[in-house]
Amino acid sequence: MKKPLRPAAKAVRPSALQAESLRQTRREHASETAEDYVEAIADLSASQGEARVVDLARRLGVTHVTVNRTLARLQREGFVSVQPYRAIFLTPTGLKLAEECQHRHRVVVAFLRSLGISEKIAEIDAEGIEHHVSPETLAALARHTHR
Amino acid sequence: MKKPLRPAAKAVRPSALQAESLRQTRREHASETAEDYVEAIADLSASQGEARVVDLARRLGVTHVTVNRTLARLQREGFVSVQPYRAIFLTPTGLKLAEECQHRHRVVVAFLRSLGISEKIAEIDAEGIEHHVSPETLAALARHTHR
DNA sequence: CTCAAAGTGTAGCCAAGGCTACATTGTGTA
DNA sequence: TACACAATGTAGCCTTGGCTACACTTTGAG
Repeated sequence: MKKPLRPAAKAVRPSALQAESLRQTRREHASETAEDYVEAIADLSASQGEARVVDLARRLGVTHVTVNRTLARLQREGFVSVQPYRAIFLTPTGLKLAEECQHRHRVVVAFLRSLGISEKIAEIDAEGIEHHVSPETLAALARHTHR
Repeated sequence: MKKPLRPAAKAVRPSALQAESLRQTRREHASETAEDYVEAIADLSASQGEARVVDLARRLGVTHVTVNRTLARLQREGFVSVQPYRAIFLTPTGLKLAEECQHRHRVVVAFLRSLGISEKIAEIDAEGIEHHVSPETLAALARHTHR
């Protein structure tokens, strides 16, 4: 290999680590949608007995069209079971994911609340943060939540 | 308005609030890319004197093609100034955003480290989390970082 | 001064996730 | 039981953000 025209960047943050971090963030983003959906489906099933497309649309703040297409993908990926004009069900895989998400969500919200953040802000921030919290950090948050 | 066929969902988490939170998260996602880019450009400019497309690609973990197209958008939106085959510069707006992001990043990482999280995990988690931290939460994190 | 290789740009593909507009199905009530 | 309207589904469009393949510029080594 020849010497590059310019020397490689000696950045404040090492390139390799940041690139890896950002790739990780992008991977997480891909599963965020799945997590939001299974969580919402689990909640709706619990509170209403069943989850319907309109309810999901309302919950997720999108149109029923978006819900529909996403459900098709989630079915392809094995998280949900959908039949035309019928209620939506989680597969065992989907249910497991939903429970993990609900748990993570509760931990993050509780932690933010314990920092003195208002209920509303805690919910909003948690919704964005929860998908990016590693198991290690989640444990630390739980440990540092002053009850 | 007529009575709906099914009663509206009485969910565990109120629909309206969650929908709003998710909409907020989506809005944040739209600006995440901009934030990552301006931050990287600022870092590279500081450490190397200039930011070039290849360096950005390496830093962000994508190909130069993706960098190129995104820079075109960021120029359209007024964050950067780009000329063919030349170095990339931040506009005043872009510089301001970069500084905010760098600050937020430092606060989040410092906080995670103070919780006992390892350097590497702290960096990875911060990269995902930092875009979703409200000013209120950021202040709380700074306050609760045990030095 | 040349020219090969590094850097940069462009064309065109793909998937996700928004949307509107319109078609089809289900069902409670009149 | 019919049918209006809610619910659901489908067609097709947009943007973002990945990619590969190929074309064009720059530049430093020889």
